[in-house]
This record gives sequence, structure tokens and C-alpha cells, in this order.
Amino acid sequence: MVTIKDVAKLSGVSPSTVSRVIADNPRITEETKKKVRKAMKQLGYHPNISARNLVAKSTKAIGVIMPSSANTALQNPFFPEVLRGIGSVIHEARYSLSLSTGETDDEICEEVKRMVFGRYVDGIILLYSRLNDRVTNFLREQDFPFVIVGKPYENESETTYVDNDNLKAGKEITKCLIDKGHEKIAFIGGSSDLIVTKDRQDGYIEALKEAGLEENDSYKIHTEFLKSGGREAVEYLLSLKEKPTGLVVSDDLISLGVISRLEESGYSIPDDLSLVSFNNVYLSEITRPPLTTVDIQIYELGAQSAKALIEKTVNKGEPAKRIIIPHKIVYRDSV
Amino acid sequence: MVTIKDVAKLSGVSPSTVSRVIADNPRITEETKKKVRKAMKQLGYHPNISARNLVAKSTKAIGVIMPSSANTALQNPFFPEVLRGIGSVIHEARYSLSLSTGETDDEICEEVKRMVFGRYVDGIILLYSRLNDRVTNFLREQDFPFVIVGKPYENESETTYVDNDNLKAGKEITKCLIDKGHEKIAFIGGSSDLIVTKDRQDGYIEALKEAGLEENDSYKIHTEFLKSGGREAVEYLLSLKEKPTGLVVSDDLISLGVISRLEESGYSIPDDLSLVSFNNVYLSEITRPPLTTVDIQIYELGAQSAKALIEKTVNKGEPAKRIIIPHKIVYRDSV
DNA sequence: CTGTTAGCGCATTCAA
DNA sequence: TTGAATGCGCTAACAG
Repeated sequence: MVTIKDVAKLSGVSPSTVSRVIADNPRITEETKKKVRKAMKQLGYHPNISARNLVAKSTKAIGVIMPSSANTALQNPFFPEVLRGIGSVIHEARYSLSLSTGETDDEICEEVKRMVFGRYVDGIILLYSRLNDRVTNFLREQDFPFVIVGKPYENESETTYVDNDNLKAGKEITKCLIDKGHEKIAFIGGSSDLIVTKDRQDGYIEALKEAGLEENDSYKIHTEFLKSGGREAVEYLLSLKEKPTGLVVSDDLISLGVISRLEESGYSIPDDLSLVSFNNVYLSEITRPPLTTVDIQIYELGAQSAKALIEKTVNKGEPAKRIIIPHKIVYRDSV
Repeated sequence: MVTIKDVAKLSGVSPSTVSRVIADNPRITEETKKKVRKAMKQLGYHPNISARNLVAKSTKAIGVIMPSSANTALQNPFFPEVLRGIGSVIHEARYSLSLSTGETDDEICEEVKRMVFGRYVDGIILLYSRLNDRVTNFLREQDFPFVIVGKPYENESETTYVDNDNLKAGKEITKCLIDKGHEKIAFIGGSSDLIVTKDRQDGYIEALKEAGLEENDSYKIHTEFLKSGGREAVEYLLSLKEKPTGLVVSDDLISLGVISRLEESGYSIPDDLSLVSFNNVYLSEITRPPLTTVDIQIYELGAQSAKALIEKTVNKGEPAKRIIIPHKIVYRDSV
């Protein structure tokens, strides 16, 4: 392995000078810099990151934690897309990205501890937010830099997070249905532990209230992201005496299952039933019918979270921030 | 920061003894081990990974390189699923997983160099394989441990890779169509640079030949994974005087676009046209109709690649291996 | 079975 | 503007 010493020897300077050239220290002559750089190139020198990390007490690496994947949640195109957003700013900052590999909550928790205690990473991005999450609590305890994509369950004002205004979005998208004359509108959401589910549902409820529509508990359904999730929800809904005519679904992926099951039973969308949804994943454009859905700018969610985290790691003491990514409704044919 | 020295002091032994306890060296008394462990717990000690990496000359980290994401390829549920597979064995081996963040070929290439030269990782998994890939060539030049998910373009026998028998799979799935009496069968594939596209298409061609069916160049279409990819392909196909009655599509995601566009034009599947596909991504179950597709065991592809790579990194000199993951056809309703 | 010593490759004082 | 010395936290060889 070619080290800083070899470069020093070849270029006739001291190791510390080489180190300074690497850091592009302005107190080094352009001339010697040139000389040293030539030697580096000649020897094919590249700094050893572990050595550097050791002394710098920083790894310039960010940990990204995905939710537990017992379910197929991960298959949600949401994740590749946030990852792209995160990746773009991480890449530009010359950081590296360490992805969680655990599948269960236990594994993930253990892994986060390794990341934190072993100083694998300078900060962590959480790609989910839910009630009483061990990981979140741990990170807070340790006072370790992290940001949440989504809204924290508690300590909102002391936590940096990047989110949409899901309440408002839920309200707006529900209004789309109401404006079309729908009065029996159901909500189908993901796990009720997820903050995002709650927010969107609250928006849905508010919209109903404002319109003076009756709020019906049997119209609020929580299900899995699994393929069968949307299907089960539909089966339940169809079993009701009073069937809804409008559906607010909190995730495009669930919508897929919903539509599929609905058409199986002979219901056609939007003729028999209208449906609106969230996320504007690329799929929502391909489906039949294409989905009217809330574009939450997934990429941007990722990018901003990475940006905020990096700021936070370089500049400890950075205050907690709340970053709201604007959404917009994309009108297509499911209403 | 609490270091090995602090633990040593508190437990009244030397730093090296502590180090040995960490490594669970059998030449240390159970008694002292207990003592030392107690001190570690008491102080909340955790080894610093950078320091360890520095002396061990290994990071126990694996780099995973995704294809350039100029297109929406990444949104393909294939990737989360391989990542899950990779993650599972990486996690079990207590390795960590560094994900590429670059979007363009240039960025990716630069990033791989950083990973390799900076010794960020012990080995690399390539999640794609295509003609004349710079990254692959670089890795070979450097004689850096890597494995490909897919079949290498060249130096097949000297490269470790994990793949399906895509030729055979292509043949079998095409036969499904032929056996049903289809004679005009088209192939819609992804980029022709991708080895996987070529293999599957070759299988398709072989099947045609064996059945004595005419092979028609205007029936071989290459398109993007983009949403519009499948659509364009269909438009072209519909413009032909002699329209096919069967479609072999090399990716479930493309199939989605194909079906959507097809039904838009009033063609119904499988009544007017039959379609078979590849990957058995969860989507293929949700679509209408559910897809008859080749299950390529994506998770397993990932897991095996990680396993092979780790073996390779711990045991340099490990010979190149070819690992073929069996596929099976999942019969659903698109035929 | 355990302690002493040295050194991994680098960045950073402090001198010069 | 540069060099010499020191130490980051850890492991491993060598003693004992």
C-alpha cells in the first residue's frame, strides 16, 4: 500500500506537507503542491479513509434506516425514490451512504447501536416515523444527530424532520371527492402506528366535518401495504350495507390492490366509485385508470433530509428544523 | 470518548488484554473476561471501528452499486428486493452495506474508485451487467473483489457472478405461448446493452426456432423501463400490418405499461393477446390480469451474491464461481 | 495467561 | 512556508 510517506519521499518533502497538500492548505506553495501532486499521481496514491477517520473523529458517512421489512413495505417505490434524493446530496457532499440491513425491529435497533457506538456514521436518517419507536428514542438519548423523514411522534420541536403537510393534503384531496358530490367517503390507510397515516386521516376527517358530512368509523380502515392489504379493505367495504362511493387511500400501492379487487367485483372506476390517493409514485400513471393523487415530492423529501442532516453533523449546535415539502394534487382519471 | 485504555484502567488489566477480551480470545481466563466485560458495560465502552479498520486493513463493509438512474430503472421493485437479500446475509455476517449514490455513469465510476482506493469497502456487488462497463473493467484491473448480479459481458470464467439461466427461462416462457397455439410472438425487452435482455431474447429466439416458427426482426423491440417504455412498444406493435398475438416481455414493470396501453386501445388480455413476463415482482400479482411470469427469486439472487462476495473477501484466492439461481414459471391469468 | 512495545496511516500541534 | 513530533484507538508480535 502506498502511503503518505512514500509520496513524501518521492517528492522530497515531509509527510505533513503531503497531508497539507491533500487538504489543499493555502499555506503551501503552488510549486510544492504541484510537485507533490505529481508524485501522488505517479505512485497512484489515495488516502486511507480509516486512518483519516480515526484522527478526524468523523466518517463523513450517513446511515439510512429503512422500516422493518417483515412486510413488503420496502417494495414500495417510495423507498428507491427517497434514496435517490438522499443519494444526490450525499454524493455531492462526497459523503457515503450506509444502508440498514436489518429486517426485524430488533435487528434494526441493534444495527443502529452499532452505527452509533462504533462511529460508523456521523448522522442518521430515519425513513419512517411511528409511535414509540425504540430507534428514535435511542437516538435522542444518545443525542446523536438524526433527521426523520416524516413527522416525529413526540418532541416535535426538538427534532429535525422533513415532511409534507399531510393534514392539509388529506383535507384537499378529500375535498376533491366532496366537490364532485360524493357524500359517502371512506378512508383506507396503512398501519395506524405510522404518523403519516394518522395525519392524512385527520385531514380526511376535517374535510368531512367542514362539509358537514357524517363521519363514520366503519369507513376508516387500516391495512397492510401488502398486496392483499388493499384487497382485504375492499372486501370489508363491500360487505357494508351502506357502501361508500368515494375512497381516500393513503398510498398509491394500496390503491393498486384496491382497484384490482374492486374491478374483480365488477365495480368500475371512476364510474361506480371514485378513488384518490397519495404519493404519486410512477405506478399511479400506469394504472388503469391513472390515479388522481397527491404528489408529495418524494425525491425532494430525501434530498432535504440529507441536506439538513449534513448541516447538522458539520455544525453541531444547529437548531432543530422543520422542513415542509409542498405537495400538489395531480389530477388524473380515477375521480 | 471512552477507549480501550479506560476499560483497562478500571478493570486493572492492560489494554491488550481488553482487546483480547473483545476478540473473545480463548487464552484469557473466564474470570478476567468477566471482570473486563463488567468494566466495559459500566463505562459504556464500544470499540471504535475506524481504529480497528486501520490496523485490520479491512472494513467489513460491502459496496453495492446500482445502475445509473437517469431513467426510472431504480423504481423497479427488483432493487429493493435484491437489497433485502443482500442485506440479510450482510447483516448476519455483521458487515455493513455501503450503497452507491451516483446517478450518472461518471458519478458512479468516480464513486467506485473512491470506495476502492479509499478502502471504504472490502468488496463490491454490481447490480447490473452490461456491455463494456467501465466500472467492471476498473474492478478487474484493480483485481478488487467483486461479484455481479447477472452475467458478465466478458471474462465469464474469471468472474464470480450470480444469475438465472435466463436463456432457458426465456425459452420456457416462450414455449408457454407456443403451446397455446400462438405463432406470432413478439419480444419486448429493456435496453439491448443489458446482458439480461440479450439472454432472455436469445431464449425466445431459440424457442421459436425449435417450434419452426418464423423469426421476425420487427418483433424484437427494445425499450426503456420508463413508464412510457411499454407504451411506446405497444404503439409500434399496433402499427404493424401483421400484429402479434403473443408477447414475451422481459420485465414485469414494462408489462404494466404494455397492458395499460393495450387495454386503452381496446385489446383485452388474455382474450385478444397473451402476455408472459419476467421477475415475478409483487406487482405481477396485483395487475389485471395477474401476470404469468418467471419467478427469478430476486431475494435469493441478492443473498447468494453477498454470500459469495464475503467468502471472497475473507478468503482471497477463492476461485471465481458461477452461481445459477433456479427459476420457475408462475402461471396466472395473462395467457 | 497477561503485559510491553510497536505501528497501522493520517492530521495537527509546535518549532523553525 | 515547511518539518519533527505526537497521538487518534486499536491489534499483534514478542516477552515473560
